[in-house]
Amino acid sequence: MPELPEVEIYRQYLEASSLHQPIEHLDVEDPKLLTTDFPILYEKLAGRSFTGTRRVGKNLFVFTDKPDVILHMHFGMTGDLAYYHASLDRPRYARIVFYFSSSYNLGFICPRKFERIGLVDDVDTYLKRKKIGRDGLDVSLSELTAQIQSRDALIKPVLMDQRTVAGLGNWIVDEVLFQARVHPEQRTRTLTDGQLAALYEAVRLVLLTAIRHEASYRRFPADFLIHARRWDDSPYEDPEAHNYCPRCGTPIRKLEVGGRTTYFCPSCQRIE
DNA sequence: CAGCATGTTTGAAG
DNA sequence: GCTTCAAACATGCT
Repeated sequence: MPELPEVEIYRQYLEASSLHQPIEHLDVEDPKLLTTDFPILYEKLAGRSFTGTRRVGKNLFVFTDKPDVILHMHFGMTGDLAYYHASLDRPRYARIVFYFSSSYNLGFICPRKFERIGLVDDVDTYLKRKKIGRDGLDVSLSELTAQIQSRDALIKPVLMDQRTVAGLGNWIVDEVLFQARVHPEQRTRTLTDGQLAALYEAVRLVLLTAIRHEASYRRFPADFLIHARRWDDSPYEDPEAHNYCPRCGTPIRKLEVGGRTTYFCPSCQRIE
């Protein structure tokens, strides 16, 4: 479930589990998941140890004991990590596995094969080439404002665009817009300074809240829109009860914006 | 079976 | 160059 908060949790997980253990072996089930050819990946990683991490938006970079060997991970729509003892069965969908000399393995879980792993030699070069913007937790109000005002489009797709700010995905953008009380289809050029400030604060609120709850959306505060969304892992006694705005009770409306399913409160989020 | 899905890239058209 | 829209990627779940 990898938007920025999940990837941050994965980063912490990898950092806590997988550093300073020489990589003995690497198994790749499907070469399509690689952005670096397997022989090169193997040769560069064999014998190396992970030494640290850096996350930018939804991208996770893992440093090794060789400065120019940096692993890049992108978790697509359903990626995950699993660190497990070698004596245990390989987790389901662990299509790439790092075998450490510690007798533990790190599995890169990718059920839908939208995930990617490869090498980069320099993080900033990679970010620049991919035009990835400032991380959602590092961006300043003036940077975010400048980015948004440089575009002429609907606010939702602009916030989803990783060039604007890195790390926001479909569901988090809906939450940000809800918290900021901005309609997903309002055009960027019509946003007031007050709305831009509200969006900035909402980005921080939503990201920090999600990370604090270890990215388990179901534990979000009661006044978050996320509860109106259907989550297969969040069983509610009364499914209808959560289809109303947690602030005003108006039925949550669903529409398509920028080609993505969008939830919003037609009463709280009006185009100014 | 049909429809939908947390992401990114690419290409066409205006 | 920019925006918009659709499709493609590959698979799982409801």
